[in-house]
Amino acid sequence: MTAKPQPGDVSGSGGPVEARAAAAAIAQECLATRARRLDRTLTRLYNDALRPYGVTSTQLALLVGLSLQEPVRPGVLGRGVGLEKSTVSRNVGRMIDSGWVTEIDGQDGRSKLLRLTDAGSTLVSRAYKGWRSAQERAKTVLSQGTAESLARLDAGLGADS
Amino acid sequence: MTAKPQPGDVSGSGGPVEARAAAAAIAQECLATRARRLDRTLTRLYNDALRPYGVTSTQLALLVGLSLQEPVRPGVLGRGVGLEKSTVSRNVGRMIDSGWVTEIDGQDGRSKLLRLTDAGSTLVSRAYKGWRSAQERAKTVLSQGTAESLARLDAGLGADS
DNA sequence: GGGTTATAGTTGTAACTACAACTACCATCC
DNA sequence: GGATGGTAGTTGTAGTTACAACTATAACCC
Repeated sequence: MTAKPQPGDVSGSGGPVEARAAAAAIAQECLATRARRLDRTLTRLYNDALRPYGVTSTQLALLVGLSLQEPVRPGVLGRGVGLEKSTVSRNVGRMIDSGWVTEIDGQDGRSKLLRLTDAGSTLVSRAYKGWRSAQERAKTVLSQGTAESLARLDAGLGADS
Repeated sequence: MTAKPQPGDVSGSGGPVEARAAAAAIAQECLATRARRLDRTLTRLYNDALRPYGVTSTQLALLVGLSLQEPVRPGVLGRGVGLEKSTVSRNVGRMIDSGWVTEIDGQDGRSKLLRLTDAGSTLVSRAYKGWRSAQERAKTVLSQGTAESLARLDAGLGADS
């Protein structure tokens, strides 16, 4: 005898019923949906707090990486924060235009080295106040204990991902 | 007597030493940095799996929301996934161009209602296979137990955020 | 009913992100 | 030493996101 369709059985050929069952499963479980929503919420919060300093959360993250590793090649910087090389290229370009970063030739004729300028260094120091207030508010928004969950999640991300 | 600067004291006036101390604190603790990195990693993974179906993770999330609530106003749909209204407007525009969504007038002369087309419905059913494989891989990438952490994190996000 | 305020959605602008394709350079191997 | 393949970074293109400013409509208030 043929098993009758179970709830959650979404292996049908594409009618509206199958679509709703698939949608329900995705809505309940999708990890990307949750990660994206969390990211948007926190990014807005940090960008709000950083706006008075004229820097975004993306830019501050790169300046921070630079501050700890300079001089550093763009590729290395990008891998540290999980950014694709072309994305780094464009972000660094904007920060050079802003006067926060300079590039010098690496020994290798194809590579470069990035450095913070004095203005970039000063910006990190000043924006730290804004970051701290955002961090406080973020801890409040995320219910108790969840900040550590995020830390654990992030730690699960290998250097290769 | 004056207390000498403590490690972690980054209240100075902006020199390179203060910048590095601030950078170290941010690098170690920033919640937004972690959320953004996690989001980028997962988004790439899901987009890879969905590419054969011609849909992105953002679009699938909206189609899923639509599938469960239609007909629905753009604003309601956006609040459900934490997207700003202008972002919804543009994403929906692309999906209308793709033939997955249609809009009809709401009773209220300023509001609209969105519906899935048959093509949109079919797409959700088909892309479900791709989503499932991405979801499996995502669970592997995130070390054991961390998927639940993400679920808990997301649950901490109020409807107002 | 006419002015004021609030709500729904769009548009201008700009940053962020990534894939694909490209240039330039280096290393290796034959 | 020239072909071959790999590495570093840029550019073309396009989707994602949000703030500010805008239009249009509705609701309220007097």
